Amino acid sequence: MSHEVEQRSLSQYLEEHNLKHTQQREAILVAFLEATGHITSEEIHSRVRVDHPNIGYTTVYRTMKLLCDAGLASERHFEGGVTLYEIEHEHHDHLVCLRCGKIIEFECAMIEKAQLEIADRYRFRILRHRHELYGHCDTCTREVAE
Amino acid sequence: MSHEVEQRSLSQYLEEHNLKHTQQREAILVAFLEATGHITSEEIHSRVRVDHPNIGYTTVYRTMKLLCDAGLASERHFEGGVTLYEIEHEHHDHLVCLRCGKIIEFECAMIEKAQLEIADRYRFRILRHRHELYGHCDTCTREVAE
DNA sequence: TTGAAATTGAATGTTATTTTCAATTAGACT
DNA sequence: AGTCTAATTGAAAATAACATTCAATTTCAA
Repeated sequence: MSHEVEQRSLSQYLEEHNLKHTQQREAILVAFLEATGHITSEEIHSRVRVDHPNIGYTTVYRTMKLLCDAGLASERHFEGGVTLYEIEHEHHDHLVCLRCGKIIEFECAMIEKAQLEIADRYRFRILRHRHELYGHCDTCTREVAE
Repeated sequence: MSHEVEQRSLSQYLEEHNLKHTQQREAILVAFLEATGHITSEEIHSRVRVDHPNIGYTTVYRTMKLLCDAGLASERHFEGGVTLYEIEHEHHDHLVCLRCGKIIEFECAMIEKAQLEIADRYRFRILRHRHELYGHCDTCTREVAE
């Protein structure tokens, strides 16, 4: 799979900020993107190490922060204090299965609209939001019932 | 301010679980309740220490976990990895001001309804949820504009 | 009042993340 | 291509938040 768009986006960010384009940053970006979904820093580290065995945790943390600043990734703190990185994209919320850990993304125009109404009611200017529904996914609901 | 209802509720939980009713637990419950709103374990500790100078962090952590189990408190992880305890009550969501840190609670029937619809769409059984809108409150919006 | 079981708190361990710092590297400029 | 310098790296140490251990203390049922 190629990630040209993201790689170019990173390059641009690096140039604009007088930062350097290193192998490590490239490798971490790719490892992160290939995971599609939601991933811990630990998993990024272990994935990136397959091809680059000497990249340390430190660099992973630093690079993920950089990718967040560059708008390519975002860091989210889920229940239980778990931190996951996800690919940055607009307007989506999460269904989190408490049993198997699966995370499903969803969008809902009705909720978006309701949020604006709430913001209006409290004269609040919304910059971003998080909306997570915790419970059991289809599979787990059946397994629990057994 | 008196907290009879909650104190009785704690007593009942302790009895039912063969746990002991100690001064520390009582004091931590009161300190937590008196804070109304959202509070860190650190702040609970410093508040409880005013009247009970030898209660340690350990006991605060243990007791807050116990209050959560007893259904009196709940632990929430906000953005940036901040953990806050809040008084347990149903169906409410949060507006969090990123500038002054103020947290406003809100309820919205339309959103509740939409959630059920989402759950249905993904055959997901919702056990609980979190919904947080981050941005600037009324006051801060004006101050930022200046 | 007694005694077993629960609780406490100081110290220590753990886990996730950050900082420090000496050594290395990218890339602009000869 | 070589030089230079600021940015980067990674190992180790530091930090922060929370959990565990354990000996001493306290609760409460008998």
